[in-house]
Amino acid sequence: MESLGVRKGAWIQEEDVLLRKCIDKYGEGKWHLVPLRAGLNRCRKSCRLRWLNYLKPDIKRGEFAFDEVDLMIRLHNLLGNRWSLIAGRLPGRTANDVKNYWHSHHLKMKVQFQEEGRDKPQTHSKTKAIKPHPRKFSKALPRFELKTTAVDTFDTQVSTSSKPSSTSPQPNDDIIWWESLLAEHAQETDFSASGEVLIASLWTEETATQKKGPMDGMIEQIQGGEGDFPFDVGFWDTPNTQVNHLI
DNA sequence: AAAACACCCAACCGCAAGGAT
DNA sequence: GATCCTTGCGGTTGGGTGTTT
Repeated sequence: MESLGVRKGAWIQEEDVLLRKCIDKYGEGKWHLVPLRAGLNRCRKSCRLRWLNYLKPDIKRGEFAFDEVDLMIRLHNLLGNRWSLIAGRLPGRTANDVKNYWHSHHLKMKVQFQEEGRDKPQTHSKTKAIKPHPRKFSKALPRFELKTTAVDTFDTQVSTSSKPSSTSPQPNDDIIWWESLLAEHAQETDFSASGEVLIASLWTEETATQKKGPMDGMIEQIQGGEGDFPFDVGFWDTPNTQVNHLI
């Protein structure tokens, strides 16, 4: 249906303006209504993608910093091709950016890292990637209310890695889920010895108070080489927007 | 100068998951 | 429980641009 007569291909400036106005007015979401509201002859998917990958104001453009590449490689070792998750840890970067970068630079990056004698990116054949399924947030899960950037020590006994139930919207459920998932995986893999897996958070208290960039805290924690998992906060399975709401 | 090639990135497609009815 | 609808994700493609021959 929506493929009938809808415009495809590159976006023109006028379309960008219309889409931006629409999002400004109505906010993100309800993508099925966006083409109508914006007066665009585009399918909802196209509108959503254009906004998320290009028009969103917090999108960072330009070269990936070394920190970002470093983090990307480590996260990829851990998560595999979970581009949206990886992008969620790279403020301002979109999943598409990360994916494109990976595909076009992956070989170069491997060579570069090996030449510099840094901890080598692990190949997939050697590293078992944790692949949590994509998670959705139900309306009952008030993610935007999660202002805690540094999470207190959990005294939670997590006995299962099952996802938090959407019927019990505890703010820390997602964190706990991540931690338990990673902790379980850690029992199979000696992360602290290999140093190959990243379990840390961008969003530490330091990050929140803008003392440091998000990458700094994470890399310090990795390089610190503490025996214990250094996570202060769990991963958030959220695109950048949601992450940014937490700061 | 121009053709061929390589690279990058925006956009599309198909699918899976979750919510609503 | 079944079905439909919407959203979000990963894989892939195609066009534009830069580089090489």
